[in-house]
Amino acid sequence: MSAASLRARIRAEMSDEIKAAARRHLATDGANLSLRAVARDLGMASSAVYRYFASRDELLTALIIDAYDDLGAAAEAVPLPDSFPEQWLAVAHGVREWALANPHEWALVYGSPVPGYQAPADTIGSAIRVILALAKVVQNASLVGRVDDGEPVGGRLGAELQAMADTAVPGIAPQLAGRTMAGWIQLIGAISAELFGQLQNTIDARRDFFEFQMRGTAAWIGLR
Amino acid sequence: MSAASLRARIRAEMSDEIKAAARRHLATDGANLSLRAVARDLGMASSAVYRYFASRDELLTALIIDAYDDLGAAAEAVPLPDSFPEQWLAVAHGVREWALANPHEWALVYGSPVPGYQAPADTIGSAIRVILALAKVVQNASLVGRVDDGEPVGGRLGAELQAMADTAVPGIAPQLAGRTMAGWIQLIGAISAELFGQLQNTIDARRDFFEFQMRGTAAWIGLR
DNA sequence: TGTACATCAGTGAACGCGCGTTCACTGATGTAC
DNA sequence: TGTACATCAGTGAACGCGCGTTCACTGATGTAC
Repeated sequence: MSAASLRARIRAEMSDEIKAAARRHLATDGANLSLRAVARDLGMASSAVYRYFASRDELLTALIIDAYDDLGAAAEAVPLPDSFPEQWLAVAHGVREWALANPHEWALVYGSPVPGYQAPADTIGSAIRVILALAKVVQNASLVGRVDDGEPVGGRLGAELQAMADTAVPGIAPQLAGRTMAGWIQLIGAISAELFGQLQNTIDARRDFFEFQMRGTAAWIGLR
Repeated sequence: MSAASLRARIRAEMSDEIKAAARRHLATDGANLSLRAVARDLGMASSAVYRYFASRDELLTALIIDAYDDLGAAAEAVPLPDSFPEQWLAVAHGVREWALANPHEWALVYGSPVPGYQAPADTIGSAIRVILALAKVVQNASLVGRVDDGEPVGGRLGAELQAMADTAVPGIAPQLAGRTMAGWIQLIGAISAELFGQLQNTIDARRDFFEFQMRGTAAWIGLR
């Protein structure tokens, strides 16, 4: 390994350490993260962080992209059973387990937007990995006739669903793409409700309730 | 009106003005609200706010309760059409419209929890008004046989759903109470997805997509 | 292989700012006799 | 009805803190000849 790439590797490691420390701080500070606190944790001057990230926002963006990618990889790595409804369930549980293990990163990407922070466009590729993993299940089911198209959707929404289907899951009916998107939103909503405290004092059997919800989602989409 | 109650009324008005100014600040600062900025807006010393709220957290709590109550009142005030699925839709649209009009208050109560802030127990009564409005629709449908109970749910979850049904909507089947709760979560999830930016660059026909989702929810619950 | 130079990571002080909360105080308003 | 006293809203200074970002700098590491 050349000297140059050694330096680059050390640089990448330091950058990772900064992100790791910042990630730890998400737990206490939320998205309102302090650069100085991160630097303090690493025993370095706060100004040193600027050698790695041009600003606090840039560090936040890096955390967001990492979170999306980590979650996306987890969703993609879920082993798929035979039945399509069970595939939906399996991916959903995979996403939920990642969220339970990384609640603050979940809040960072799916919680309330940070005031004044605008996510740059290069987060998109990482952000769509979860829904693509879910869409693949529906697409495969559609290919072998294990899901019905359902009632067509007209108007502007119909056109938008068509466009969405064409770019992301070519070949499936637009209304089915719409149900898939809605199912993904139900998945996010179920997990956020659990993590953000909406089930407090009501439901303790959370995994079971989550499964109850996701079976409902898979049934509504029409997977069989 | 006695002098004492006049003073009390003025005090209440001042308290409302502080909350109104704080609400305006939610837009720029999110839950990470600054007491001093609020006082500045009202042209008063920051210490004066302490005559009305013992701390920043207490002001936040007041805002949260107000938001829940305002939203709850909006949900309860929705005129109900005849058909039960349409009733579900009507309440859902009412909730969504309130959320679009008050996005920062929505984020305050349904977004990521504020780090270090613990909502006191007296928010609960206000927090449950929306789900109670939805539950009433399902309960009425159940009374006249316009919704099926569905597959029973066993185990600990079944018992919890039973307890929930008993206290909030006596007479309906626990699994139906569970679908109602899940439907409420789908409603919150659909609105949060829209407000928190998850539909960006994908769907512009948001009202139509929301209705598409909520028709799905009503159908899955089994309203007819 | 040795040396002069360029690059780079990290420092520490500083700028200019904002924050929540406390405290002794003033002056107006209300209460009790 | 008038007066002494108590209550209350609001002030302004202060405490002790933290923040993001910039800048001139040092010293180590890498590059080119």
